[in-house]
Amino acid sequence: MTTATTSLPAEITSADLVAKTIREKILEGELEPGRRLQQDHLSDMLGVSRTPLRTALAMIAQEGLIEYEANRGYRVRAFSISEVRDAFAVRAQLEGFACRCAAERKIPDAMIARFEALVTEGDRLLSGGTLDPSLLPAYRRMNVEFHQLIISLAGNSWIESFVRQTHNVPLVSDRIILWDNYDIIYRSHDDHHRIAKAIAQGEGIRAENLMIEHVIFAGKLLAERLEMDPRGVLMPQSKTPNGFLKSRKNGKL
Amino acid sequence: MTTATTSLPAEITSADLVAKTIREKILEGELEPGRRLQQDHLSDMLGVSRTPLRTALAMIAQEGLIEYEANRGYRVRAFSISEVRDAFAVRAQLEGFACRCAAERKIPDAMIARFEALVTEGDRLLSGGTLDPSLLPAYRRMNVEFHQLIISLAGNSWIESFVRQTHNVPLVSDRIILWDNYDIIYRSHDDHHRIAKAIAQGEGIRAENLMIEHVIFAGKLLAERLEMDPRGVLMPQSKTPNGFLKSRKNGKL
DNA sequence: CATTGCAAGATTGGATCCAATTTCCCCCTA
DNA sequence: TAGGGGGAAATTGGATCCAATCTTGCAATG
Repeated sequence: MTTATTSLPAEITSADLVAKTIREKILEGELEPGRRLQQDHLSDMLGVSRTPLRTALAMIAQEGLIEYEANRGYRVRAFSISEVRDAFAVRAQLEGFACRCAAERKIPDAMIARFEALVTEGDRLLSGGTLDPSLLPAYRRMNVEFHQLIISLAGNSWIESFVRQTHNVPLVSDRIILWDNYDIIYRSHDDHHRIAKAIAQGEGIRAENLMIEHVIFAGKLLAERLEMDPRGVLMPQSKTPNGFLKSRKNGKL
Repeated sequence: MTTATTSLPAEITSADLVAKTIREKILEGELEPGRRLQQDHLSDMLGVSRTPLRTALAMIAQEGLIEYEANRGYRVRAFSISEVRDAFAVRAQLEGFACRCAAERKIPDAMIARFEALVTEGDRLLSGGTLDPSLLPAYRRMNVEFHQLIISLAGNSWIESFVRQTHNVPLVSDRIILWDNYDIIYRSHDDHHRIAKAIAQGEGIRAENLMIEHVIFAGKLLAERLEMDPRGVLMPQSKTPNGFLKSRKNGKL
């Protein structure tokens, strides 16, 4: 048991925490594309020295969220709308493939039950006939878990890794759901119904085709929205990601 | 338009060099799975301090070639044969998709010519009716460039990134070609002929299907070989058993 | 004899220090 | 006035130092 004031689990390094924080700031849009990441500034903003910060930056650069240039440091990478579209296109293929793989395997009853629970949860959230903003977080959780369940049932860790990477784009992660058109969400959730059932019944190709359209359509919607207003997809959700790791033992200032 | 990440003579940091060296050692099998990467040992083996080494290790860990455990350091990751099979399955889908994307675009004549040059080069290398070991490097280069050409013609940078990652497995990169059965190589190169022509003629689905089989079959062959003899695939190349990197102890570069 | 406790050495993670490169501003010149 | 030097400040990359954690080996104990 460590004596940390901020409960620092011994098996987590501060570089990991820093990486997680910076990643979050970028994905939330707090650190905008093109912005330079000054090491001194960031390190004392986060209350750590430059060493773990630089480790974190190296990792994030490897993930593709920031760009590095020797002797000039890191800056937040900018993604074009075309890259966003490409990400959805590839994700559609990968998740479609995951559906096919999952359908070709024997799905345990417990997982079928989980599918049903998730779909039913979605039905419940949409049962009002309107999109209550307060229900968005719950719907988003359901959606994320639905997609992840399929990917885990496919049993191919590469798919999981690559799909996660396609979410590694500012303003374009699976946390973003365009929650403003009931018919579109309803139809999207209807896809969930069909996909779950198709997988359960071993209809791999059909599940694949459904998923491809499911993802591609979402991508088209988002791309369209981004073209009109690049930042309009960021809905009000203040998470106050500031103030983790407040005081380390030597504050330097 | 940004290509050629490695050809730019821009300043290279020593962390990048170290990363490249370690990556190479792992992919070549010189650092075997499970092996612990001791920082002191490695850093003076490579003639740098622990700082750039640790940056390099953090990057390589992010790529998935090594695993990290807090306070216990890094060790070379072991991949199961099943993970290798999975990698080929995903790569097949991705490269197949790349074929379809490429075929749906307008291919510049210069690229068509490049296709023809590569395919002709392959014909030449196989024209003897046997597999001369001395021709393997040339065939491998042709093969790598053929696949990369398709991926670049697809114009989707995510595909490129993900396919590269599937090569990030020890003993299973595109540098490995099972160069011992003429008929198999001949048929494989015949796939190249058909794929190139299908793409040039806009037959996307056909090109996709050809590529999927092309990759999956190579994967099956390799997996089979790995099951019999996990290290047998490394044979044809120079082994350099103790040819450790000459430690540049004198210091800077 | 197996197990536990513990201390010393080994190893890692983080902080600090120094050198090399870049950036920026001011002055000079055509 | 526009366009270069040139040098100081800012910033990065790498080396070294220190603290925390892990590992190892041995002795004490049941």
